[in-house]
Amino acid sequence: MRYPKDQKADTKRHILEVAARSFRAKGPDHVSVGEVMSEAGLTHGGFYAHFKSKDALVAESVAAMFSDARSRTSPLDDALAGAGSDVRDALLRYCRSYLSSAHRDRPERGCPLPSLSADVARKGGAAADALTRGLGAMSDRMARVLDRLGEDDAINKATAIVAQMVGAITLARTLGQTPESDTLLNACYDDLARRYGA
Amino acid sequence: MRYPKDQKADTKRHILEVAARSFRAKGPDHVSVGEVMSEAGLTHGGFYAHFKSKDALVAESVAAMFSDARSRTSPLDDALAGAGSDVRDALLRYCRSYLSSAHRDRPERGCPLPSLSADVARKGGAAADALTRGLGAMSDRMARVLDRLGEDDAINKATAIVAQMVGAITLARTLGQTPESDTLLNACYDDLARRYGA
DNA sequence: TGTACATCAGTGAACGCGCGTTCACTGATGTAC
DNA sequence: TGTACATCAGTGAACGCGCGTTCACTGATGTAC
Repeated sequence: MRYPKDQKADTKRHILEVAARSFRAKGPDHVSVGEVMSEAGLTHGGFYAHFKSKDALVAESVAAMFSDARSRTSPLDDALAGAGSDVRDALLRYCRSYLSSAHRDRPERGCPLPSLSADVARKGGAAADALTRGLGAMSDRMARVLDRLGEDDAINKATAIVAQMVGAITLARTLGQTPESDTLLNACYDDLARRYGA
Repeated sequence: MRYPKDQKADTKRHILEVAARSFRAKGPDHVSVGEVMSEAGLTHGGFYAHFKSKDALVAESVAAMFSDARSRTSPLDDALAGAGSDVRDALLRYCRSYLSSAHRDRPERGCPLPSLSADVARKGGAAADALTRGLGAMSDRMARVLDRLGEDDAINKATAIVAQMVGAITLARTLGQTPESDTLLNACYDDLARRYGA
């Protein structure tokens, strides 16, 4: 290696972080390669030393988003290792946090599914595969929680919960920062709490 | 009028129809003004005789989508005018049709919320207002159905159902035409049928 | 240790392209007389 | 009824712009001797 060990890998990681934020906030189509690079403190020309194309960046950054998200949803995993009532508590706290106005208002740090599904599904390719894997992981974790709570048909119920939460954030963002939007988020949380609460 | 009565209005309506289809299928950002016009059998230059800008076309076409959708969801309204068990039946049939692979595979004729929410919410403006109005109308109609079925908290439950269905189509499109995608749609339908079925 | 060389992450000018928008125009139509 | 005129929906060339991508280059770094 001519350069300090792993410096290139660090740079790439940094580009991915910046891209993952911008793509979720503005959508991949509204963020240019040049924007990402200059936000990362670099010039656009160097981009192709790290990625084959913009599409490749999108795909890799989607995968990165889910890796990060995993660390943020770990409370769920922690609870799974604990006692029964902790699990129910952790599930509700996770749903409350997913269905929060903070999540709605900070797409750049939030779940990739509401921000990117529509766009990425249309384009298909590696980015869609990454989203698919992320969705699968999220549903599976949720199913393990429901299973732990003694629910039958856990995987299907988990899928329905995920769909409801993703739809809620999607629609809440359409309504913007309004009372109606807050009401929608609360309605969806209450609906889940009614079914899976204590 | 120099031209046959309402010919210009007809042309505009035709442009709106074409745009409403393309925008849902490919997303507003992936359909150019020229594409819309040539699909409508016209040249791109004439566009500005009908619309102030592309943004205006997007906004007007979103509104048009909901007008069309209204006529397609009229079974629900019809049922509301009928007897009680018809209402429950109509609700389930509506949900089954919304959560169908046909709806997933034909975004150009489907509900605007799953295809456009993410993109339009980011841009805001008149198009977002049109989506907001459409969402409100859809939730209200659903709430009237639930109310008719004797459910309490009808508006909140209705909101949760809409969120779940929108999320389901969004995610099903991410999974594409796969068995997993069909399973997701069925899981979400079963979940609703469990709660609101006979 | 010191010097000449090879490497390669990052630079910045340049490219072709498609976009939204403008505008001078055309030619079919309806109106005035 | 026939003719000259006014209107205006639609045409198509042109514009400026930002995009993704390419490429010859630079200069800081590590290696060889």
